Amino acid sequence: MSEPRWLDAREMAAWQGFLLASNRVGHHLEQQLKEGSGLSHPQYEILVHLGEAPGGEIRMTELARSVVTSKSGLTYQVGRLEKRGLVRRRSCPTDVRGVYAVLTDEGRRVLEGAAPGHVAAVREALIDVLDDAELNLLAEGLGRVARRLDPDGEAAASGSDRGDERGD
Amino acid sequence: MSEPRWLDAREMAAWQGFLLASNRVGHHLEQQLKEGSGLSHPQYEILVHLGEAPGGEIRMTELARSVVTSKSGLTYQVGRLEKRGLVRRRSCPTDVRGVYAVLTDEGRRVLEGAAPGHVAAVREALIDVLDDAELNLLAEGLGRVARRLDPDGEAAASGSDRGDERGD
DNA sequence: ACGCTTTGATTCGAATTTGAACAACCCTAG
DNA sequence: CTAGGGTTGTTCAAATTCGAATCAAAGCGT
Repeated sequence: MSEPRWLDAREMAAWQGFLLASNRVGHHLEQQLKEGSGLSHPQYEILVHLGEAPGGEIRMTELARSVVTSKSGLTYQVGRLEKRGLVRRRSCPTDVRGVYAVLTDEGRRVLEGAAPGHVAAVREALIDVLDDAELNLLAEGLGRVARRLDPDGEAAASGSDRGDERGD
Repeated sequence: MSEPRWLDAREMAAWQGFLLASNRVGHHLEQQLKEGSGLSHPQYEILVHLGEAPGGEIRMTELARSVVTSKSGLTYQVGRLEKRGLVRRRSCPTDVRGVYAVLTDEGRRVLEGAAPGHVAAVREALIDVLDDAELNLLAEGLGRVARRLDPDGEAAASGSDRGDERGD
C-alpha cells in the first residue's frame, strides 16, 4: 500500500470508455423507454422478470434481488406499476407477510409492446456497434466483473456461468 | 420494421454482463468514495476536472458538459461542494453571467486524499479483473459506443480517439 | 408453549436528479 | 444603435433513490 499504482494510458482509456458507455447507454435507453411506453428502465426490468416467471408472479424480496433497485425502491416502483394497472399484488398463502407481484394482462400487453423498441435501442446503442470479439469480451469479461461484485453469495459456481439466465 | 431481431444467447449474455457490471461497479465505487472521503461520484468527478484544469477553474457550462449530470444538477453539486469549502465560485470578468468553479486548497487536499483509494477501487472492481487483450477491446469497443452516443458533435475526429484525455 | 433471532415488506425522511421556466446578459445583423 | 436570437446560470416542483427505522410474523432451540 505504498505509492498507489496509477492507471496507465491504456487502462485509463478502458476505464473512461466503460464509464462513458455506461452512462450514455443508460440515458439512451431510459429515454427510449420513456417515450416509447412511458416506462422507466427499473419498471421495464420488473415487468420483464415477471413476464418470464411461471405464473407471471414473483415474491417481492426475490424480485428485489434480480433487479437493480433496493428493497424500498422496489416497493415504490411496484406501487407505481400497480397504480397503472400493469401489476397486481397478491398476498402469499403460506406466509402472511409475503407478497407476490403479479403481472396483469394489461401489464403483459404493455411489456410486449415495449420490448421490440427496447431491443432495437439496445442493438443500436451497443450490440450492433461491437464485433464478435468485443461481444464475447462483454459477455465473459464483464460477466466476470459483475460476478465478483455480486452482493449475494461470494461462492459462485466455478463453471463459466450461473444458472439464472434471463431474457430481455 | 417487421419482426424485431431479438438477441441471441451470446448477445444477451453480453448485454446482461454490460448492464450488471455497470450497475455493480457504479455502486461499488460510489460506496468506496463515500466512506473514504465523504464524496459522491459526481462530486469526485467535478474535483478531478477542476484539478486538471489550468488555474483549477472551469466555467459552469463547460464543466457540465464534461460531467454526467445535467446543468441544474451541476449547480446543485457545486453548491454542495462550496458549502464544504472544496470549491469556490468566481464570476467571470468578461461575461457577467459567467461563473467559474474554482478548486480551493482544501479541495485539492481532499481530492489528493481521495484519489488513491478511488483508483485502487477501480482496479479492484474492473481493471485488474481483465487481462491485456480484454482491456484493449474494452477501450476500443466501449470507446466507440460512447462516442456514437455523444450528446454533442456527431462530427467526431476520424482518428481513433479524441483529444480530451483526462486523468482520474 | 416460550423467548429470541431472523425475515418480509412497508414507511419515513433526507438527498439527489431532471426538465422546464426564468431572468439576465451577450452578440450580431440591419 | 437596437431588436432578435441564443447563452448562462439558477430556481422550482416533481419524481426517484437510498438507508434506517418499524412492525408483524415465521423459524428455531429448549
